[in-house]
Amino acid sequence: MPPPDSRSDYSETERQIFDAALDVFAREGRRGARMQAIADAADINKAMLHYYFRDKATLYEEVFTYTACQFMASFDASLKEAPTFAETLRVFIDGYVDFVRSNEACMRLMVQENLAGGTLLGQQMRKATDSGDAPPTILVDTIADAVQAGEIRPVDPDHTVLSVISTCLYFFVAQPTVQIMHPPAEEDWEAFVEARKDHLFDLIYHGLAPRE
Amino acid sequence: MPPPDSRSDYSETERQIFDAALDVFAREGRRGARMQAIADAADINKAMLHYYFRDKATLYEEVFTYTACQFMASFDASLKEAPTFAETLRVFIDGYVDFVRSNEACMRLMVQENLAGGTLLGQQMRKATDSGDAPPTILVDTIADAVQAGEIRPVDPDHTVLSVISTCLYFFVAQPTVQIMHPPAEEDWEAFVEARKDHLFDLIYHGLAPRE
DNA sequence: GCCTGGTTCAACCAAACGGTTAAAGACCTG
DNA sequence: CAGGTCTTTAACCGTTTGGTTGAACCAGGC
Repeated sequence: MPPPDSRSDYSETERQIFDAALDVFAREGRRGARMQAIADAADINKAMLHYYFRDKATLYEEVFTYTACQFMASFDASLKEAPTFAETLRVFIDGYVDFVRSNEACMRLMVQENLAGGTLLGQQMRKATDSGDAPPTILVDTIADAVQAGEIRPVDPDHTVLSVISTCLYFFVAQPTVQIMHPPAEEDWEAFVEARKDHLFDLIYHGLAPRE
Repeated sequence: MPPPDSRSDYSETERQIFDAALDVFAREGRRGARMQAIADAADINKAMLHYYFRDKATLYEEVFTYTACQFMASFDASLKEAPTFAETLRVFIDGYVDFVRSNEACMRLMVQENLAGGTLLGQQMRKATDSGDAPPTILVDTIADAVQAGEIRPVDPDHTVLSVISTCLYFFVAQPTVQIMHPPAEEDWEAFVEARKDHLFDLIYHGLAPRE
């Protein structure tokens, strides 16, 4: 399959546009985003957008496709094999939080698409599934295996994965709210993110570990 | 203080408009929403919007203020006193998930505002705080007290509350994605929500309970 | 009936927006 | 420097969108 990174053969200008578009779409949504705002953010003339990307729909589709691929790959990419389940969980949380942190705009765009109904999302996932890329079941399987092996309590793997994803993601989604309600997060967001990794592992690991 | 429900003295038509606006703003965002779409959803003429609410900004502000109040109140409203921490947690999860389920549009609007930068949000919170409504610290205090009493492990109350909120909220935010990745959620969403309550309590309770 | 208040609507307007174009600029090749 | 290609731009066009207005409608009181 072709690399999901459709930006590899982009020129400097194209990349500027792409990044700006991702940013604006992520903030304002596909409908709310103005082509002028994207042009301004990319520091180019508005006509350039239409030179490199035919129209708004094309630009959005390209940005969203890249984002969706990036996102689907992130689950498996963050999941590295480790001797114990505890280590596997720790590495996944660290990796996934880091991924979201360095792809905040991608994450926001994904949420925008969900808020808007997620029609493009289903389409994209079906396309990816048809071309052999299975959705991220590996993480679910890992949990299921750990249950089977008695390494963790008998929990529902699907729900558990959803809970892990939720806790790793949502505080980025609600970053403004979090920063208002929790001043330390405003003063030093990076430190807050690191502290959060520790807390999440601690909470979830103890939530899953067996009881004697 | 005045009741946060600014809709109490609304006429039938006003309420229709308000509900439609909330829905459209929640889906499309404050900028993406079209006045025509709101009018259509409310099943009235476009000019009526401007008769009852001066302009788009006013309409949005009114809708958002209501939503923000509703949301801030929901934390405390879902927190009922119970003899043990376990029961308190269970009741809170049930109540909060139910609140979000029956106020999905409110929740989506809140997320939209966060994605857009959350400027109005900070403004709103500052106004509420100044007028005596403290942000929901009660939940944080409950956790802190339980730690103090040795009912649960020594965890960071702020992070813990954020984790609880995340898990109760995010699966509603990402409902389309969840339904694609987990077919049972598509077939019977209500049942999925109920199952999720059980899972969340189980996971978080065991995550917090002391170890011998 | 007819006036008077509050509602509802179709038609309209100006501004904003997505998208086009023709021409100028930059840059290489000969 | 001449010719040609690839970039970049300002000005422009048609449509959509937020917002206005004046007329129709529909009570109820006189």
